[in-house]
Amino acid sequence: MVAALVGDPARANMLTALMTGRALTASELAQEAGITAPTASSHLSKLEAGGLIEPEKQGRHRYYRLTGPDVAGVLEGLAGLAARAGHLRVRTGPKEPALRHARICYDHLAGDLGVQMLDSMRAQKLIRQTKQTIELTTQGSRFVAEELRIDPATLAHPRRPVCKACLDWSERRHHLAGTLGAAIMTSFTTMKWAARDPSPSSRVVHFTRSGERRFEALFGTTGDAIRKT
Amino acid sequence: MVAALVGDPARANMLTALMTGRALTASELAQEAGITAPTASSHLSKLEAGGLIEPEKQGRHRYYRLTGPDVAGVLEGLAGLAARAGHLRVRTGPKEPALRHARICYDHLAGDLGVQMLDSMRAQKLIRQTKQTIELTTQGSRFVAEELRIDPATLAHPRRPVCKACLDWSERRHHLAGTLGAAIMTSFTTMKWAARDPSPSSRVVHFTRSGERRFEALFGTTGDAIRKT
DNA sequence: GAGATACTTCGATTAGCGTCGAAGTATGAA
DNA sequence: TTCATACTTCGACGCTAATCGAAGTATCTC
Repeated sequence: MVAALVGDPARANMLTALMTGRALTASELAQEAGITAPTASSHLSKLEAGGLIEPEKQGRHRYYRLTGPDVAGVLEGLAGLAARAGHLRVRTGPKEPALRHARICYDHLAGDLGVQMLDSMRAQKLIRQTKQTIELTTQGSRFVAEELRIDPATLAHPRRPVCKACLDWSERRHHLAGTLGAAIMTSFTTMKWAARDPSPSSRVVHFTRSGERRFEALFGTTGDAIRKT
Repeated sequence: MVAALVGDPARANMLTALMTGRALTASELAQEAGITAPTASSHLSKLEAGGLIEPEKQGRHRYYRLTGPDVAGVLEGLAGLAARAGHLRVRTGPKEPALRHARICYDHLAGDLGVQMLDSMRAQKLIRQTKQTIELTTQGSRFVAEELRIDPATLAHPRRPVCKACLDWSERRHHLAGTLGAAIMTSFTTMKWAARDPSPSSRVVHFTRSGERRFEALFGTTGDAIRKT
């Protein structure tokens, strides 16, 4: 029974944490629910078996998200019923405001700007995304050559895909990885649009004044997305 | 937590039995869930405390119904989620086809025709119903005097209301009780519109050919409601 | 009035499941 | 390769809650 899955307090906490639509790791969900990792693992496999959540493996992390908006809808309905009886529930905000704007993820751009770039490229039909695989369109090849000074021929690699969707740990949405993601980050650096923070352990990426303007020209929406924190 | 209430199999069976919108007694719900009366009583009080169901006391019976369509909506949503995982649920049909059309409930008319009559009287504004209390309108007083040969002055009683909504055990909707309900049934009998079944233990009410026609003329809809069984 | 029915409360039993520590597997970092 | 991190599996413990029999209360029937 599905309702029994939602009935347990620990699982309910996990599910409400996922109600934002963003994906969360198993450890984070464990912390959200106030339980240890083994317990969380057990709960997560049950929720997955019940079809409420689905995992996405990312290195040694396992990101979980709700399987669809219908699940969120039912959970919302249950919360509405609970509200009539006087119960309530609170959600804690995110953390780490510094790194959220722009940072290095391995060798490519992550954070708000990374997510925004992938969204924009998808909208401009520079890439074609089907499920998990992403590939550059012919229009996209021309774009990276002209605007970013990247030779598409240099992107091929025997063991690494050109394009790959990578889950962003601050936004919990995808940004662009793969050899193209790395090449774009390199281009940003060589063109002096951006630079990594000088301190050795920091992953923050600083955009220059003109770099941010050019980035906006290529991948900008209305600009709201960038300045939202 | 509300979901925990729905999570228990016994309670889930009860709730799905109530999904038809009709009210069921505690014993019936116990049988639906396959549990004994004490267990059912415990579950029902929990569901009531959670605001999912509400009781209506009727003599020594307690009829339970869902508190609202929103509850049914959420339950339906949960069932939809469960369906994706391969689970399913069946509902059994009603029983006792003989008594459903017209029968005596204490001293007044019940069954399909009883429900239909109350509905029609409400629609014709012969009665005014606010929550649990029902009263005859001036238009209704004239109606019962002229059409049913009932003197409205004789209906007053020190300990019994003139009009009362009574839950119908076959239709699980209200029909008219109270002194007016009794007087109307008496009128039907004296006017030879209907008569109780001769066998002593039977509660069936037989309408005559002309009686059913007159009843239809006063309280008829399209006639579909009567012949639906 | 006495008896029957519908339901509730009480108390004791039991089973299921959430919980965690410890050990095992996989992936990334050095 | 070696170490660290993220997660899973295993085994054992403990607690909640579902369950039912027996007794109690309310209501209808005769």
